Amino acid sequence: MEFNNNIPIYLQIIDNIKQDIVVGKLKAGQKMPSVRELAGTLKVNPNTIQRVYQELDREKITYTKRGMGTYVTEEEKTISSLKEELSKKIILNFVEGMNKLGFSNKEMINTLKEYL
Amino acid sequence: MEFNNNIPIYLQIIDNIKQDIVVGKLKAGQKMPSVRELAGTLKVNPNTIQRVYQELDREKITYTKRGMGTYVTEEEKTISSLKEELSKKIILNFVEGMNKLGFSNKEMINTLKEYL
Amino acid sequence: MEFNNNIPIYLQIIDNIKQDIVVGKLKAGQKMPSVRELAGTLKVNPNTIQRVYQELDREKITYTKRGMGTYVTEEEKTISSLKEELSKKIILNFVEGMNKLGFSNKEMINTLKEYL
Amino acid sequence: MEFNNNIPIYLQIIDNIKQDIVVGKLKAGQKMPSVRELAGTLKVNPNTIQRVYQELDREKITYTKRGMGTYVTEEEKTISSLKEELSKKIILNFVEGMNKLGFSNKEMINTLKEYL
DNA sequence: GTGGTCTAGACCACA
DNA sequence: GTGGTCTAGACCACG
Repeated sequence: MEFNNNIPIYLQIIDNIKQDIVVGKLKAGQKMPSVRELAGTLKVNPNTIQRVYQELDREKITYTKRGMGTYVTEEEKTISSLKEELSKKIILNFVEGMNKLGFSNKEMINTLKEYL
Repeated sequence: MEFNNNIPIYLQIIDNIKQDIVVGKLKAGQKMPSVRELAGTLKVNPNTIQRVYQELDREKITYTKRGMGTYVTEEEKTISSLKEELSKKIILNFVEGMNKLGFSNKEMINTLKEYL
Repeated sequence: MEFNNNIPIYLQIIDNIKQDIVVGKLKAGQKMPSVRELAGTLKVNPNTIQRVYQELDREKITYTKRGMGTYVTEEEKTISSLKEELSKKIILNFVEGMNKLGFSNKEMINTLKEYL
Repeated sequence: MEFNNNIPIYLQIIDNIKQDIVVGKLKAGQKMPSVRELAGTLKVNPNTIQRVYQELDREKITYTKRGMGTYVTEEEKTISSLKEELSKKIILNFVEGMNKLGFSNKEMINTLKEYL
């Protein structure tokens, strides 16, 4: 995996994991790789993964059992609201951004269709 | 003006100026406020504005005449391509982001319409 | 190191680093000194070095890994084209300058040989 | 005439005048255009031309008679040594620059010949 | 420890 | 008055 140098690596990893959960690549209750393992796979500093899991735990997206590892939450509700939350953020970015550039609602839909 | 704490101030100012140019609030050839003046208005350090103008100059969006001040480019072409570039970036963010969340093209347009 | 007072220090440092890379004193992929370290060595403000590295990064001559440091590019191509670019600039200065003084091509080569 | 934005305009004008003198476009004793006239022709601030003449006067390349205007020096010696001085400077730049890039004397002559 | 940003304030060259 | 550079020093995010 390649990282965009302008965005903190740990945020990029968090985003990827969230996406994997949303699309079902990571399932509810599933065990995540260990800190060291994931650090090795992604070739990043273990501290960075540590921070990733810590943040995901804080958002209740994962939970960590001492000495057992980190697991995807079992609350399906959290997962489905995660999808909503992420898409809302993306949509908001889009609408606000286009608005600031002077696009009306109609124009932005048309421009989007054109692009696709 | 208020600044988002997570994004460097100078980048936010750059973005704002670009938007002002794109929507015509700042016109081609128009004189920009002086470094010190804008710094005073926005209540930031002159160095920060210096950096803003320097970056805009580098992108040919403005040009600076020694001892005279900084001006919006007179190339209408640069301005229109700026609008394209900015909107492209926003659209790309949207499409890629939604894609990664598992939205098909149709779904993302529908979700967008729903939101508006 | 001593600085020419008429040229910005950061430009002089940039030039020196480029020369060190071109002549192989700094090798591809090699770690550069940290901002603070180089600032200490050259007895300039860390901000000045910051600017140096930023500019070199922008020209793809170095790259910076967050929290890790700044490194000479690993692209040998970039380095060799850097040498070309720098020498081209010097030659152009010479030829154009001598031309403007009324030297023919033959004359300028002879005058140069004489000098050496 | 177009000015390079990175070099002070007054220096560029000085250089041009010196070149004109060296190649004989401006002759010994000849009257230079008035400050206002030259400023008009070059579309620069009269202050800038003022400084140009002041500097040329200081280098004894021109002399100014109060209320009469500015004239090219009548000392042919000054003019011929001007040519030497300017070409020396150009040659020195070339040789030192190429040296720093690791070119030997032979190499720099060959590269130069190749270019021409 | 590393780079990135920002403030405060100074001095200079330029037009 | 204008931009350009530099210092001094602080604080933060990142790995």
